[in-house]
Amino acid sequence: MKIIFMGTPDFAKESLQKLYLSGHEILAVVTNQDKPKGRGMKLLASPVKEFALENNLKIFQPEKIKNNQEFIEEIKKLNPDVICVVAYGKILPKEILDIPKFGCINVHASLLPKYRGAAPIQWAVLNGDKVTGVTTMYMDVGMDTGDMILKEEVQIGENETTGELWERLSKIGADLLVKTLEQIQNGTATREKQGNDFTLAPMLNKEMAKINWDEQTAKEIKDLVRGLNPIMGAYAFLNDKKIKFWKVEVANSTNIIVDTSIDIIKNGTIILANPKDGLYVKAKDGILKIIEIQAENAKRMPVQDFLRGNNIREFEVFL
RNA sequence: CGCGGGGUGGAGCAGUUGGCAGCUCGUUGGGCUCAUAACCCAAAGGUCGUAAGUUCGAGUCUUACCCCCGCAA
Repeated sequence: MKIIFMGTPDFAKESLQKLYLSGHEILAVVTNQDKPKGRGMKLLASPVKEFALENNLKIFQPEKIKNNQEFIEEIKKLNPDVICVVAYGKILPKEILDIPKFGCINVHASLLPKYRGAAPIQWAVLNGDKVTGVTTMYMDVGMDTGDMILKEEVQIGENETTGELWERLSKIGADLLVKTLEQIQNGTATREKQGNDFTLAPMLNKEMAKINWDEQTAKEIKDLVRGLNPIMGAYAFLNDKKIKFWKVEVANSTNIIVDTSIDIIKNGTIILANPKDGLYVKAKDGILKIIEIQAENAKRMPVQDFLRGNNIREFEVFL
């Protein structure tokens, strides 16, 4: 089929690559504009753009799409059979949605209608879900509200991070997209309405990355940590320094000898800290074992390494 | 010229007013032990990022350069 592909991050690149390799004709690739990124704020192309450049695909990077007649005309002129949208980052107006004869197909990283919105993978992990998935759908003007075509369920590992799940889903999504196009092409694709029982997965904001020792349970903190890995990192303050947690476990209480005063100690208190045993912190309803940590201006490291160089004492408190 | 941190034995760090280069761990050898990732003893391993300068003397002060990292997006 003749396809126009729209997408931006690495998640989308997987899909583009699969489409390209499965022999479809990629008429053009539409991706977000290069953004200042990294140290020094250098302009950096999106992963999708890089792939397009490597394979000599036509590239569009419109600043905005709504009311951008010039861009809309270009798309019309290309006369695509279908437009595939994967994590593009912009909302498409009806004018665009109506162009391709088979419509616009979207890959969404959740089991719709659950987790409509920008951060479905993150929220699935943050909420401690055991199952999520990928859905393909015919796009309409709403935010992830279109009729669904195919779904694939995926188990979430107990200790899986957002980054790991992200990578798995990007590959599954790519395969599902290819399969969806096959069905559309040979006329076997189905169409299922979403119904009204939906939930939203809005973009993450920064405040939620701070650990709230008095409100959150050990399990919730663990889910927060893996849910925000590697996007932001859940953090807390120790001696006014920001410390990020990248990997934690809920310690099984039999592992540690705890004296009876544990219950009156403040949540967030370090109850054990040495390179041999590791770092243990009291949470509301249990004890957290810290596995991987990052100090201010430092890189991530195993907690043993961290404890060797930093003189952390027991009974200091994370805030 | 976005903001900031840093380059010291294999790892993570300390190094005070410039005066013999250290700590925790790892590694190697030995000891103890029924045994051990535990404990004890010993050893190896560093051009202190590079170049120049100040000085009797620079890891420490000055200058230039190289490299790395965090934040932010």
